[in-house]
Amino acid sequence: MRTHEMRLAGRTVTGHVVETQEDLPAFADWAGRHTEFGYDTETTSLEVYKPGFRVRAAQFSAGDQTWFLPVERHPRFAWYTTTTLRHAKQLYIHNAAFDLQVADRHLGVPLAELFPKTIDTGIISRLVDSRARKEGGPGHKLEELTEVFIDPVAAKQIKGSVGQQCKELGLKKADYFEQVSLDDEIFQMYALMDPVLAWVLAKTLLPKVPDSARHLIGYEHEIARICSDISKQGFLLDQPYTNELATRLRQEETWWQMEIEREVEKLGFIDVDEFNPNSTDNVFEALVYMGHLEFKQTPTGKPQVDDDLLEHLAEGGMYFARCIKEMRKAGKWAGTWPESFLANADEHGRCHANINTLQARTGRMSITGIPAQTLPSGDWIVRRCFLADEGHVMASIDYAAQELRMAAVLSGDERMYRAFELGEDLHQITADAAGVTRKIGKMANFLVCYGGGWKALVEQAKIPEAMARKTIAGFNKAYPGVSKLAKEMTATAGKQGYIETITGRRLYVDSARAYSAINYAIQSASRDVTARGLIKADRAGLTSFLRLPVHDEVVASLPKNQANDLAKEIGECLRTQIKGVDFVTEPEVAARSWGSLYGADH
DNA sequence: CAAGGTGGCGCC
DNA sequence: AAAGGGCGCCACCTTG
Repeated sequence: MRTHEMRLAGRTVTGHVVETQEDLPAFADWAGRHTEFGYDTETTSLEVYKPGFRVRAAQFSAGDQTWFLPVERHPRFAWYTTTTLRHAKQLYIHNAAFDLQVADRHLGVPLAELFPKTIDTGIISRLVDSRARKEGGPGHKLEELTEVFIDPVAAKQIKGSVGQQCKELGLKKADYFEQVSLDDEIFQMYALMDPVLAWVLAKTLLPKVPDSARHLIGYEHEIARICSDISKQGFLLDQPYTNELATRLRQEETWWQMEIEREVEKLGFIDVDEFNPNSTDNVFEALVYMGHLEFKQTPTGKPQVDDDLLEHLAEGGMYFARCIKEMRKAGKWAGTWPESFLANADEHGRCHANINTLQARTGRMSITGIPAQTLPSGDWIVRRCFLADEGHVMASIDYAAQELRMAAVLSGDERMYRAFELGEDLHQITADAAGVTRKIGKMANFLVCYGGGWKALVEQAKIPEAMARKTIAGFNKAYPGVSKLAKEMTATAGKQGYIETITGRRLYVDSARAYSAINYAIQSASRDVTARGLIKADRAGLTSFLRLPVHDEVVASLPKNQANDLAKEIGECLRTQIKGVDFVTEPEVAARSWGSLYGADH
């Protein structure tokens, strides 16, 4: 047994490192005397479901005592870990979805057993303040929270120690956690401190959750458990198709690249070997050389070379611009989607998305691993990569105009209420009030919910200033309640620095952008509509069918012979009424692939 | 050389 | 009067 003395916020913390099996009785004795623990695991990587993933160590803390178990050394260390997890009545974990999926998959303790007795300090910190560091908030990483709420010096040391060690050992951070010796003293101290921080953070942050948001604590843990179940289940990848798609896109990229080389040589303005079509700077120089001198500016003042410009030039007959655009697209698509799916698949060909249930400052979820929220929807080739399980078909259940319905709820706008009740076309109503096309009316509807003004409409719809002003005025005339709500929320945000959503969530708003308050309120409450739906679907026993939540939609894999009934059942779970507004859902069942919901497989 | 910022583009 | 919200990922480029 080795011990380390560490300092945290003026107190001494004692770390105990279990080195051999002879040390286990002392651990068991200590653990048996407690029921409440901080908990953390050290693992080879963050990819829980990838072949080769291993748990390296597990750490438990209580008060100023903390213990390190070298799980990878012998199954008995893992056994003591699982026994302690089961014996615990209360666990404090930072980003519990990770550690609990690790416990489920690699230590054999189910998510359903541990989540109900866990307080996740990641969740709590987001209920206290949802802003990341770069948004002016305290952030949500362990080091960031420690710095702000516990001990800035300790936070720096913890972050610095691993960084410095990486440098000394010549390792990247990812390699460090895989390769570092469990006997390494600095690693041990780093690992020992984490569960202590989770414990202290839980005690420090829980009282800071605003009263209005306290009821969300249990709710958010339930959502985190459901989304962990969805991640664990995984989404079946059609590997042959995905391989073929990746190859095809790379071939397209190469073909366009050769066209570009020919063009560059023909023009003779620069060495072919030095021209990189993926470099915005290079393309800018080339365009200038070719006589194009008018560029919009990026937010930092650099010349903008985007798709809009390239398309404009291509339409004007510049083949070079067409080539750049097509090459960029093929390369980006190949790397972002099919290649990353293939790299992410587990040994059974399933991709496990990482669902961050409270990622955005509005509480919206984000999905990494499979960037499922950004797959092209106008073209089915990418979604075609994913399949329903054997004997299943794909279904999607989405909310009809979820955010506009929320705008109606929050504003109480009579015209909007009536439109939803009678099934009228809200976009046409705006269009009629302004004397513009439905398409522009629709853009205006969303724009106002995003806090935008007429200038943005000029850009997006490519219409003259006067028409854009007229359209926004038309919206205000059609739905005066929404206009009023936007003004009120902006004022509230400006005055108190934050708004409160109808679900009680406190959202801080930058004073320079107080106008975004209405969007925060709509987006956040809409997220909670979907999240409440997920809980209802879970309680109805439907979680194992769910593959992904995507903002206002849920994707599901359903047994073929009951697909329609199950899709309707999920739809009923998601459907809800708020202040007389019916949040209608639209179940849709297609064939085997996700792409079949977008026109593939016909 | 790794980490972080920026530009660009995919979605709701 | 004017104000487009929220993300993730890739490639490039700068920084330390």
